[in-house]
Amino acid sequence: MKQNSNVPAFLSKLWTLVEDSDTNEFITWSQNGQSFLVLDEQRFAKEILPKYFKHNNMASFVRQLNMYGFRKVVHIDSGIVKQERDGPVEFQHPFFVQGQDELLENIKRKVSSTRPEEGKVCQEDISTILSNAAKVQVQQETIDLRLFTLKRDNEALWREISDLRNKHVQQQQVIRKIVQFIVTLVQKNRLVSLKRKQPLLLNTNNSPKSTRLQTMVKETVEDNHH
Amino acid sequence: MKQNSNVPAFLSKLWTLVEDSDTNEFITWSQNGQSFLVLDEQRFAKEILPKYFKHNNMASFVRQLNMYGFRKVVHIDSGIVKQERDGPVEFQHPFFVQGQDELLENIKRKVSSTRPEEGKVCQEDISTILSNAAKVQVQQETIDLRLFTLKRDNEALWREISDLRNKHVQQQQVIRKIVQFIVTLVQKNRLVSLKRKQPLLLNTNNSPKSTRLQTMVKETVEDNHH
DNA sequence: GGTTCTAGAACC
DNA sequence: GGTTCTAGAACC
Repeated sequence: MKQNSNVPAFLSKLWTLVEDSDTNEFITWSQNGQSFLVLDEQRFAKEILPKYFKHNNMASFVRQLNMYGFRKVVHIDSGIVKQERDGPVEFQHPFFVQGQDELLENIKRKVSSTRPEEGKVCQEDISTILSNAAKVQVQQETIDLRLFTLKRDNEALWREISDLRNKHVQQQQVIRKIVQFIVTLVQKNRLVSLKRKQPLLLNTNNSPKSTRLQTMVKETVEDNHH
Repeated sequence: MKQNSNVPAFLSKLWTLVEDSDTNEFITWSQNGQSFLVLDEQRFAKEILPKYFKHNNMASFVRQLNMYGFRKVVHIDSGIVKQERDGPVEFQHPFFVQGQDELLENIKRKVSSTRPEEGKVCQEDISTILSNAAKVQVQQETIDLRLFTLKRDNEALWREISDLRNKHVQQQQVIRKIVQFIVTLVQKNRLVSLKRKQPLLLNTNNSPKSTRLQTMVKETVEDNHH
């Protein structure tokens, strides 16, 4: 086996262990070389493991295997009673194949979740989301209330406008009638007025605001002449 | 031990196993009776376990212990080298105490998570939450837009009202001046009018709307007399 | 990255 | 509820 520095210590040791013919009675390649067998789990754990690792527990060994993506090969036992209960333990990995050590570097250890993962949803995130949702809800209620108030104001404004427009029209009519009355009056008194040389002033002070009335009267008079 | 049917099979068997003096060389109470010891893990697993359970794996036994809330008692080894590596395995549970079998019924198996747990946050929940948040956001924008429109309408309405009020005031002034003019006119022509026996009608048709003008004129005339 | 204890999940 | 395989998490 090439001393490939890209391959983690565990995989190097495992490869050596499986290859080594001295340990074949405990751990060795399976028939087809696609997996390896642990033949005597108990002695393997207590006698072999500590020579390569810092422990003598099968569980720790299996944990590492799973960490590197190895899967246990389960034996169906052909449906009959489970004879040979303490049969060999078998593990397999697509890139752990007899005679193909160049595949080893493709075996990756699963990422440790020491830091809280980015993609993971923790309770804190949920709390934040729910808190924000509550805030949005409160905000929503405030807006709804304001919307309702505005709408009501709007309706009141429309009513007032309608009222003012009506008043405006009524005043317009009043003014028109007054003007007609004046016109009638003026026409009847024209001769008299002309004799008295009295100018047709409609207000005592000659402010610009009087112009409008004068114009109206004039227009009405002229209209009547048409 | 009372045959308490409330106690799960595992706990009954474990209690029996620890109590039984025949198995004391494999599993027994610790000194203070607050925990139990497995003295020879390998022989215990292969020789004792299958007599009580449907397996001979220490791992399965430990899994059950954890499932029922037992905790391993870890030995500090006083900081010195870990001698006695294969020392006894020790497990403890607050309600698993020598001589107090009545406490056993307080030990509860942790709920199996076969069904997706209620209290658990799954990816689906997150998706739902985010989806709803997006909807709320869209809704919020709609409301904001409507609020903006309403506000603008409101301002326009206020402007129109202000405008109409001004017009109203102006018309009011116009009317007042017209009335004053008429009053002046009427006062000057009073003698003439009286001689002619002409009634003071301000409009050709005698509709109710004319009442207002008549009243105004009358009031103004009376005001001028004060 | 390695070791240990505990838990999740699937299957029985 | 029990058994098995795999994974999480803490600690080294």
